[in-house]
Amino acid sequence: MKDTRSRATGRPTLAHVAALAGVSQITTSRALRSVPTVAPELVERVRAAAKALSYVPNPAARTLASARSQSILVLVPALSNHLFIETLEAIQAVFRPRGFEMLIGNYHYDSYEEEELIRNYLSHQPCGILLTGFKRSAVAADLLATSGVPRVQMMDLGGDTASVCVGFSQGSAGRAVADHLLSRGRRKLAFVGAQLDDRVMQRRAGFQQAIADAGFSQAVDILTPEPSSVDLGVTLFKRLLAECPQTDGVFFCNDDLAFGACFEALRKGISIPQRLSVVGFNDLPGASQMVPRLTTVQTPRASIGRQAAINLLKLLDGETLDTERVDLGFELVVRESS
Amino acid sequence: MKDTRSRATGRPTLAHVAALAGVSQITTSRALRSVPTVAPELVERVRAAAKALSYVPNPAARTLASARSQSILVLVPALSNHLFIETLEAIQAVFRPRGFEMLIGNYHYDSYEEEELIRNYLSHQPCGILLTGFKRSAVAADLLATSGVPRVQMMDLGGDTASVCVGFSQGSAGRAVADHLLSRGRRKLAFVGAQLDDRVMQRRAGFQQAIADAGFSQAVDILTPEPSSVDLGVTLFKRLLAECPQTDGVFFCNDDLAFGACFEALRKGISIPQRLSVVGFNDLPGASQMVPRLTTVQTPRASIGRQAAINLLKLLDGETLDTERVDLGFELVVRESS
DNA sequence: GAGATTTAGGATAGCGCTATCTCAAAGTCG
DNA sequence: CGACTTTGAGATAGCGCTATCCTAAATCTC
Repeated sequence: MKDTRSRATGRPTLAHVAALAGVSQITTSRALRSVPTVAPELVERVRAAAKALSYVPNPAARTLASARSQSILVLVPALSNHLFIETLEAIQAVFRPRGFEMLIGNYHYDSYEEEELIRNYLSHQPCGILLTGFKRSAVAADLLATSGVPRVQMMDLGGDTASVCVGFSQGSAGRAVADHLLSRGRRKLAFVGAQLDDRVMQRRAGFQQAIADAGFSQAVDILTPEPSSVDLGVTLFKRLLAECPQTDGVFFCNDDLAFGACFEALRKGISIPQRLSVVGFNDLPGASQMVPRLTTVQTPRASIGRQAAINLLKLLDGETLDTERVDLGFELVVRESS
Repeated sequence: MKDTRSRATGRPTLAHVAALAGVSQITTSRALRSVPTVAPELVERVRAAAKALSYVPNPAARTLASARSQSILVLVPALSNHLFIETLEAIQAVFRPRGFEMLIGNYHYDSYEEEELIRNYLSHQPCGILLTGFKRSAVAADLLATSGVPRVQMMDLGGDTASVCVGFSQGSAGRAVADHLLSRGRRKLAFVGAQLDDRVMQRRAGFQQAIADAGFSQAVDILTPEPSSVDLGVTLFKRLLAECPQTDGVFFCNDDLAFGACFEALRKGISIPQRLSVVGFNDLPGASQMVPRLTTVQTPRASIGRQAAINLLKLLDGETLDTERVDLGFELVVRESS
């Protein structure tokens, strides 16, 4: 019985496959990577040998030799918001079948942590990067730019730069909610925001702008940097009722806050939408079953993930994108709560 | 100006740090890895040089040379259940400060996908593995065993084997729910289960067993392999009411199903707990704000992640664990819904 | 104080791949 | 038809680290 595995790792190497297929190691490497200069017959033989030995390439060796790994770095600000889970799933659905792996970096909405993640993960030499939003520390931006690794931004549509992005206009979504509430005759509006990241603030700006454009008075702001949650929704809704009891329309920056408000309203006997209208954001699971069923903005987070991944693949293949800025829109879903 | 970066990657290498510190490359390697045979003064000098060059080790080279990466493979059956997000966060809080990276594998409750993930990720030579549960395909179990990589199982407490695990008894949790419902005078019980993974079935078995032990008749089963969700909760609750209108106590295998039931009950004017008691599982965010506030089983998923990670670190350091099976218990949180 | 042991650091040789260069054989063209 | 390109495959040389062996100095032993 001949040696068919490496001493160090206990697994077969390219050399073993090459020996079995009766070709050189480099031809084996090429055949397995589908480099087109290898005769189909040899590719066949190499593939068969690899299969026979259950050969799996060693990614460390590959990365070291080529100075490029087969992984994609994906940076998201949170995993606790279901929104990003759906985006990640969609991204993975594109990359896994193509043999790319995902390195998931969760920076907890903390720009310093984002910077550290970028520094650490760049050392793995990812072949592409997917980022959430445009706003980040100067150092982080510089690390990214210097790395030269192709990247695509997700979720919003940075106004100015020529960078590749896939998302929707957070500001327009905010405007759409204001227009809707105004069309329902609501005039004493409030914006309830948590986390206060860039995108929440864009929604808020669009919301306020639409109100101003319609000639009505500015919405009350109930803002907190705490992460969004159902519990927080209860707290902020109580605060709103205490501070501005006359409010007749509220835009919550995320559905879970709105869920909390609905629960509190049920408990207090405040009828939604009779006494006030409630609009959420994202159409998270459960929004359509809430009592009352929640009016909210359905955001295309899965499509964003999919399209961002596809565009990144195109960049990796050296293709030029017809559109650098992809706007996937959003949909205001009007239900019972408004 | 001297060369302080590699031609291939554009980053400084160990050799550059060594040159700047005026010691050999291998001493530099040792100093940075805190190998104890290096004089403190040299360590100091090397650290300073590394810092001056913003040196970051190349993980591919390290992995190739040592046949072991600095990453931990974590396999979870889903990311869409908030439960596992909390576990992942807790795991990461232990590993990141120690310089380990997490490879997250989501197998979507699919044992073939789990097998593929194991095969692919083992090629990265992780130094440790965290697994969810005990049940997996024979091939997967064999791949794991053959790899010889230290591993810890999370979530339940496999009855027989001597494997290291951290979790709680899913069966006992099921029993506790049954005992609670029986103590409330409920006799016409139902178990509503989705996904039907190993742990759900253990809960069900404990639930039914406790009912049998108390001498009452078996709970009605409403089961489906679909993934748990609020929408599905609505559907299954409707089915339960249609099939067994006399039911007076229901155990939902996950809170989101119970949420759906509460919403449907509110809509139909079915009063919980007067007409029937509802108990959920996991105490997911929102459970305590649901109308009515949901009685549920609080599971220690964050502690499980943390303790599993700590125990895995001990295994990596060659320590022997005083307890191979860590039972972190659970707590029945009685609220308004029962 | 000579021989045995320990210790700190260095020299060397890969880890398993791929980039790059090379070369023979086959095809191309005026 | 001879010089020129193209084409498929191999030989070679690393990628940036660490395992392993080795040496010289320091320490210990009786």
